[in-house]
Amino acid sequence: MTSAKEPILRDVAAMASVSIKTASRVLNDDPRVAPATRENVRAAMLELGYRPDPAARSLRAGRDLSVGVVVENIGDVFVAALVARIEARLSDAGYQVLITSSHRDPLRERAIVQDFQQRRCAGVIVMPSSETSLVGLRLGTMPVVFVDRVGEFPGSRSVVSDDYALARLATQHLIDHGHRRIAILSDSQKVPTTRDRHAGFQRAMADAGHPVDRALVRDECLDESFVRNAVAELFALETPPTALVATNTRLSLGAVPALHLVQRTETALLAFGDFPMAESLTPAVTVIDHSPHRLGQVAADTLLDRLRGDGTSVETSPIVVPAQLIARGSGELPPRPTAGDSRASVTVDTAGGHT
Amino acid sequence: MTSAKEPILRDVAAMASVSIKTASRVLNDDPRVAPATRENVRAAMLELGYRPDPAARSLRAGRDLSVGVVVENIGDVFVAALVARIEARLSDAGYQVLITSSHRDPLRERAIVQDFQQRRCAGVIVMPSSETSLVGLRLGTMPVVFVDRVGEFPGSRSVVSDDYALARLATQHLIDHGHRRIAILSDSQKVPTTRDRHAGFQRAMADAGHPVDRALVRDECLDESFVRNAVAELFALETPPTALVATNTRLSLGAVPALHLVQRTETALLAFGDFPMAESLTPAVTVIDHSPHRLGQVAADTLLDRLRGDGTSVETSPIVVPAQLIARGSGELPPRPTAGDSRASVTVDTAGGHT
DNA sequence: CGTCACCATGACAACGATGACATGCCTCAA
DNA sequence: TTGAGGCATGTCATCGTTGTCATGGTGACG
Repeated sequence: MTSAKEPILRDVAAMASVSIKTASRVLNDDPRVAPATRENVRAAMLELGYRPDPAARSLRAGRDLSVGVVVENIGDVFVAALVARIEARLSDAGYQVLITSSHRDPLRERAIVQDFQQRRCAGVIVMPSSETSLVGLRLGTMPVVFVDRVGEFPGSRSVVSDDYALARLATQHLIDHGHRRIAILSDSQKVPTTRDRHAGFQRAMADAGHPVDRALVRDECLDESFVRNAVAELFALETPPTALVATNTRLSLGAVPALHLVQRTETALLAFGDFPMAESLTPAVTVIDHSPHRLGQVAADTLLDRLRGDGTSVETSPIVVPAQLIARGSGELPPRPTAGDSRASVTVDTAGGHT
Repeated sequence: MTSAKEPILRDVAAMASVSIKTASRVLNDDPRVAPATRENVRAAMLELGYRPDPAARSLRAGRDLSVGVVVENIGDVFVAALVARIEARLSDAGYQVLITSSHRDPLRERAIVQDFQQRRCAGVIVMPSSETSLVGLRLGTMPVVFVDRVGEFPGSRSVVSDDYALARLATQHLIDHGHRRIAILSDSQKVPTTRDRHAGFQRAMADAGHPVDRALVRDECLDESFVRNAVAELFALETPPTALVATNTRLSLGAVPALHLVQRTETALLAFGDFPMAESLTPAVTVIDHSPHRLGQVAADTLLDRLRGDGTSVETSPIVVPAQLIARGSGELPPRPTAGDSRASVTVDTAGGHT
């Protein structure tokens, strides 16, 4: 029968006939250990299957091989993809990943980060629900990386897409295809990313000399049901929009069924965030692919850089991760003469599939 | 200026003029403390903003307010939804959630769980990549709950859907709509869930007296690209299938574009796992909704029960979470005479179909 | 009135590791 | 030969908390 308890450093030391401290040195790659001794200790560790106790280490050393990740909601497809990449990178680098959802509550977010600090996390990655949610927190030397949205914190770094430019691009794309009455769906403008996307939208419209009808600006869409309402209302207008910009993946996923519901699939749609079925829909959905994988990858790498102590670079400007417009059809639909509320000639999607 | 350091129990004790031990007693709701003292200590804690150090606690007490979660891949939509619910429940209950992806490597899975134990996690929830991946591990009293798939471990509990019955139901549904040549897409049969779904499929076919063409059984689909290949091959057959069962969410998400690609959207499709666009596709996709939310909820609750020490119930039989078939169109398509590539060799099946 | 049980509280060690500092040995230069 | 200096290693205290056991005071009961 094998021993019932996990081996501890003392056991290793005993087996290698050295002091605990020497064993600890080997564990921490301290250079001041004789090669022979090192080998002995290593062998003992291997034989006993020794693995250091994270709690003890964390307590004594004040640091811990874990990284905290705060996101809005791990169930969101965009977020899940983002987190998947982050987790893969950090986990390969030997870190344990602690994930908590903030449910877009800035106070909760603050509390979570504080808790991470207390757990001596080596660093945190935050998808901030408001850019100032961490301001004033005393986090010591724990590095902070914001992802997807710009956040504010001394010494932090943000990894984002160029929301302003992308929104401008998206809107311009619709304008290029002849649209003037373009609606925009977004969540709360409290989120910095959202604000930037609105700004890009406004700019493109202004550049084209098109007025922005405030009735077409819907910035209170928190989830799919809000989108459904918003879309219903948009098409109840006397002059409904001929095109729609959905400013995040969640809303994009809501917009498609919503358009189906009001039988307005001929409406041009430009959606932020690629999603699995985008090219199989009728029409296929044109998206701005601000890849969550790339964002996650870069965020994780940025944090790892800071953790490796390259504190030399005190660069704090946001890192912009490239994104692209993938034209698939929905964004290239021409504007349809506003048939008012005529439901007669509405040709819905052709059965049997497109392609 | 506020104090630079986090307050510790000693500070609390000092402020309340009691010993550290008494403060500790208050912290742990030890009944042997005078009410007045308790109040004093509580007040001091509040005033100092004291929060116990998890590392020290964990080290000394041997337990920790964290729960480990091992899943196949946090980026998978089904998994993300599952984890979201788990995280919400446990986090509300005061636990920190550690999430790690196994990438369906049983050895990795084993190692992760071992690491969780060493971190003194209060319990673990595992989505096992093979039912025996934990067998033989010495985990002490750490409770284990398996989710989505039945796992094997002494004292553990599994929370699953009734895969066998659901697959049978799905297949029967297609048979009821006139199909005989039904293909099944699945991932590796090493996964217990997958095996059960195959069994249900076989059973329904057998019950109907339909032969199962082995060429229509594709059990090596690990991701979308495999699905694409498999579908392409299926429709290159002399007699292609008239219906398709996709046995998990990931494959369902792959099957739709794959059918589009080969221009076979008239093929009946019954998909495991509901997904956001299912009702907006053409045709809308009929699914077996084995809700990840419900699974997550029940798994979390089951673990919490065990953690609250209801060790009395030594029940170990799997908990079956209900699921339902949501008919949306794709699963109700009639079989179409195989017109595709076999131009002459028209087969039977007179089931008249509207296209 | 004495003894005992009980209760609130405290002193001390310990969990498993690492930091600060000490020690002993060996080498090399004067 | 000897002292300085470097290097390998060891001793001890410590991180913040909780378990074990001890203590002193109070009330109850014989």
